[in-house]
Amino acid sequence: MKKISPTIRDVAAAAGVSVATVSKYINGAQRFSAPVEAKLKEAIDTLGYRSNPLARSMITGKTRTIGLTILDISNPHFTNVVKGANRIALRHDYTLLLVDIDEQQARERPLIEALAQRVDGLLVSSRLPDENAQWMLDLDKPVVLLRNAELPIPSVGINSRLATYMLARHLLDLGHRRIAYLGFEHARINDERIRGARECLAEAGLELDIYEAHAPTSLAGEQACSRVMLGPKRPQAVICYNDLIALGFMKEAATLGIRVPQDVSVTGIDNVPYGAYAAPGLTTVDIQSEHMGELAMQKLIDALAGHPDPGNSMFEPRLIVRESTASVA
Amino acid sequence: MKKISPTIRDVAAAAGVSVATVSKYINGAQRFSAPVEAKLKEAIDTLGYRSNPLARSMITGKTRTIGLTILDISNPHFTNVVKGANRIALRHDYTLLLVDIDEQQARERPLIEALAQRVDGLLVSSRLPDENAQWMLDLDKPVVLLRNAELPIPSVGINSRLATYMLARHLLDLGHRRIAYLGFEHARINDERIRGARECLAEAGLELDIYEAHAPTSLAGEQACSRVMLGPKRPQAVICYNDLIALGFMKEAATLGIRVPQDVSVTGIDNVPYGAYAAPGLTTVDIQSEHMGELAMQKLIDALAGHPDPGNSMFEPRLIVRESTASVA
DNA sequence: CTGAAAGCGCTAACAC
DNA sequence: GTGTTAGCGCTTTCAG
Repeated sequence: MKKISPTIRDVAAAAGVSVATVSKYINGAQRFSAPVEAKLKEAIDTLGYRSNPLARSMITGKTRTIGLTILDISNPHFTNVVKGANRIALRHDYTLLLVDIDEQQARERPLIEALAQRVDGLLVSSRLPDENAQWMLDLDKPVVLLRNAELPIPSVGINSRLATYMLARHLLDLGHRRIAYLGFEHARINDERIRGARECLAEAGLELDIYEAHAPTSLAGEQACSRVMLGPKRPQAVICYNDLIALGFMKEAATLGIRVPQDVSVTGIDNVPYGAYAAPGLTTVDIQSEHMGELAMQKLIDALAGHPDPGNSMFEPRLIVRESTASVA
Repeated sequence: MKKISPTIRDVAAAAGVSVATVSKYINGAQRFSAPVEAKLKEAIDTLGYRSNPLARSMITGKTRTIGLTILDISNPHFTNVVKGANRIALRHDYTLLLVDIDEQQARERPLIEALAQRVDGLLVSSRLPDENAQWMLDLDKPVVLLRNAELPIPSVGINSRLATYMLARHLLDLGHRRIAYLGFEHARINDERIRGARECLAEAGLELDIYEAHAPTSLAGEQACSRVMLGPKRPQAVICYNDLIALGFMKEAATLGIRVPQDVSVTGIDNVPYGAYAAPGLTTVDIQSEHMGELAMQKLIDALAGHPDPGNSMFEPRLIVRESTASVA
C-alpha cells in the first residue's frame, strides 16, 4: 500500500503536454485550448494528482500558513483569540501553525524565530517587554502583536487602563471605599491596569491596595483570597487581574464563609464565557478577545496582500455588570 | 531592508568548503576536523545563516509538523486536548498545524486532505461516522483518531458508556428514580452515553427519558432547561451530554427558580475547569482531556519513529462528585 | 497558447 | 572527513 503519489511530470506525460502547461493549469494562470484542458482534467483525476505544497512553497516562498504564538491556550481569553484568528485565516485559505508557549518565557524567542521561517506571517502574544522585542523586526516576516505596543510593529490590543478605570468607577458608584487590586505582575499590562484603577480612586481621594497572585489562573485566585480577605486591610471590593483569578477568588471566599457580593464585591477582566455561569455571575469587562483575534489576523492578511495597516488598533472595553458586585450594605 | 537570506552555498563559499560539508555540519551528521569546524562556525554566524526548512522538507518529505483538527477550540475539552498534544509535540520538536473545524462538517474532509499534504502525521477529532472515515486510510500519513474507533486506525478515546453508567449509578444511589438525559445527537458518542445510562437504569427497572440540546454549548443547555423541567415528565435528576450543557442548564434553572440540587440534581461530563467554579459545583465525570491529547500525540510520534501502537486506547472515566447532585429530599 | 530549460535550497549517495 | 554530482517537485522566464 505504498503508492508513491504522482508528480506533475506524471500528469504531463499522461496528458501529453509539458510540465509547464500542467503547472499553469493547476495555478489557473491562464486559459487553455479545449482539447488540452480536457486532457489535463482527465489525466489529473485518473491519476488522483494533488500538487505538492512543499515544492511550491520552496519556490514561491509562500506557505499559506500563519504562525500564532499564545501564552496559554487553556486561558479562555487566548482560546477566543485563536478562535477568531482561525476563522479569518480559514476564510482566506490560510492555516494556523500554533505554538502554546505555556508560560515558559525562556523558549519564546527561539520558538518564534524557528516559526518565522515556516510561515508567511506571525501573530504574536508575548510577555516580552517592548525593549526586548526589537528582534522581531528582523524576522523578515510581517508580524502583528496581540497587545498594545510602542514598537513600529502593527498591533491589536485593549485599553486596559480604561477597563480598570471603569471597574473602579462602578465600584465607587456602589459606595465602596476600600478597594483592592489583585494583580499578576508578570503580565505586561498589569501596570496599565493598576494605573487605571488608581486614577479613578485618586479622583475620589482614595488609594488602591495592591495584592499579587502568582499566576493568571483560578488556582492562584483561590490561593490569594485568604491573604486579601483575612489580612489587616480587608477590602470591600476586589478588582482582579482577570476573570480566572476572580473565579478562583470567589470560590475560596465561599469556602471561607465570605459572601459575594454581600461581604465583598468581586470583578474580573476578560469576560470569559464561564463568568456568566458562575454563581454569582461575575461582573467583568469585555475585552472582545475573539474580535481581537479576528482583527489581528485581518491586519496580517492585509499586510501579506500588500496593504499594511501599521499602528496599534485598540478595542474599547465594555463593562458587564452581573451579580458579583453590589452596593455596600 | 530587503536582505536576501544567505543560502547553504554562501556558507560553503565563505568557509571554503563544499555545500555537502555544510549540510552535514548543520545536521550534525558526523564529526569534522577542527579547522573545518571552526571555519564553518565562523561563516555561519557572520552570515547569520539559518537553514531553510522548506527546502529540507521537500527532500526529506518530513516537516516536523503535526496536523490537528478539532471540532471547536472554544470547548474546554478540546482546549485541553490541544494543550496536552502541544506539550508532547514541543517536547519532540514538532509544531501543531491547527484547524478548528468550527462545527461545519462540510469542509472537514477537504480540509483534512489538504492538511495531510503538509504534515508528518495527523490527530483528528471528527464527527464523521466510522463508515465515512475510510478515506483517512488513503492519506498516506499516520493518523491518530481522538475517539473510540472501530477502524484500523489507532485511536484514543474514553469509555463513554461507563461514564454515563457511573453517573446513573451515582444518581440511583442518591435515591433518584426519574432520571433524564439531555443529549446532543450529532455527536458520535451520544449513543454510547445513552446506552450507559440506560443499562444502569434498566438494572433498577427504570427508564431513561431523553431530551435533546441543539448544540454542545452552554447556551443550548440554557435553552433546553425549561423544556426538560417544565414539561410533563419533570425529572429528579438530569445527566447532560457535557459540562457546558450542564452549566447552561443550571444557570437557567436558577432563573426559573428551580434549585440545584434540592429540586433537581444535575451532572455533566468532561470535567472542564469551570465546573469547579460554578455554584453549585458541577458533579461530572473526568475524561482526562489533557491526557488524551498527550497520549494521542505520543502514539503519533511513536508511529512516526517507526514504533506504531495500533488499536484503540481507552481512558477510564472518573466520577467527580460536587454539589450539583444530592439525595432526594 | 504551449514547451524547453534553468533553477529554488537543500540532501543523499557515492567517490576520493 | 570532504567533495562531486544528481536530483526533490515545482515555478518561471523566455522562445516559438
